Amino acid sequence: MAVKTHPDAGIFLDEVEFRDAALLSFVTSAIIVPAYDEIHACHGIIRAEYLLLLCLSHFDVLTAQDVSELTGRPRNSISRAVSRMVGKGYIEKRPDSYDKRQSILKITAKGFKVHKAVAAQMTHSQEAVLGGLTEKERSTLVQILRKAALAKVEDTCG
Amino acid sequence: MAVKTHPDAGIFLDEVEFRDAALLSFVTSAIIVPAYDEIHACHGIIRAEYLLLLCLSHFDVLTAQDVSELTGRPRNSISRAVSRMVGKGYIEKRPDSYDKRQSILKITAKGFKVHKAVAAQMTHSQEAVLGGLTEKERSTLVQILRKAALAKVEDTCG
DNA sequence: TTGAAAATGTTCCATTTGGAACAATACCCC
DNA sequence: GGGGTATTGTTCCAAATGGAACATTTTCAA
Repeated sequence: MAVKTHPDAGIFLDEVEFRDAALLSFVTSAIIVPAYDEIHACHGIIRAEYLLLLCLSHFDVLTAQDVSELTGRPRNSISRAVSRMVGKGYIEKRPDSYDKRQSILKITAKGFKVHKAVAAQMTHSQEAVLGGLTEKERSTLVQILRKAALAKVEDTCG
Repeated sequence: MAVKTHPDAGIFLDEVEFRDAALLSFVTSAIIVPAYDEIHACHGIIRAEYLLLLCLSHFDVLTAQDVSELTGRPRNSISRAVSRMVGKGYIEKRPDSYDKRQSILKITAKGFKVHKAVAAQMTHSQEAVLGGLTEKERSTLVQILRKAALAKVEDTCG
């Protein structure tokens, strides 16, 4: 193999032994990494914290265990995020009257507002990377990813 | 919104405001996270270290700056990975005779062997998640991701 | 009814990670 | 030829992260 000047990530990815995973990782990182850098700079929150707000913005209430399962993050990461987000007033936490081991978590209006701003930043970053695809390509991409995701979820719960 | 028992990640992803990014992230994590956990357990190397080996297995020689650009990782992360992989005998490092600021990096036979083993683990993890897709779906997924990736690379290089 | 196992969340600690500052070197312009 | 800027890689330090141990509570089987 000749020495390559200015190695090209675009070409390199196609030669990787696990090409599909490499492409997925590259495209996902291109969206997620700059988005989270900006989110951290603007809102002072980190990934686990935003994932917590995201989950709670889509469910009326959740437990920390629910969030851990939804996000795949370990319980201590969620626990730490809960403490920080309660401290910032973005979520509320109350004991579960049925099961004293767990707490009920709920997003506050203030937290929901942060979620909305962050979701806009994420959407913007997503469009910066995927915006060049046609409507059909976007829809096809979603269908294929959904199929893979559902197979994974079923595998986990089965 | 009614309280949902046992929240379902599969359904939840479709409702996220940045659905495409959420699906990409979920599928990529489903491949990458378990793979790296296994790689760390088996070979005692971490992500930046393996990314270094991966790059060097696809080019005859590279500089740390090249690897940083290919992977998107900061220079100090690559610098630390270089030190660790040299220490393990997986790569060699020699001064560049033309530019004394930089070093020439090259993978060793030992390092290449580790790369092969890790690539097999990555491929296995990739197939565990994407194996349920048809040949046509895989090929379509790659085409769409490649288009997005190339647009991103071109955007980065000017 | 009781004890063991499992579940839930917290805390501690070590590892991983990246920003910033730094030193040495290269490049460029006057 | 010299000075200023940029580049390359290293080191330091603080923040982020997750595994393990722990305490409390719930579940379940004997």
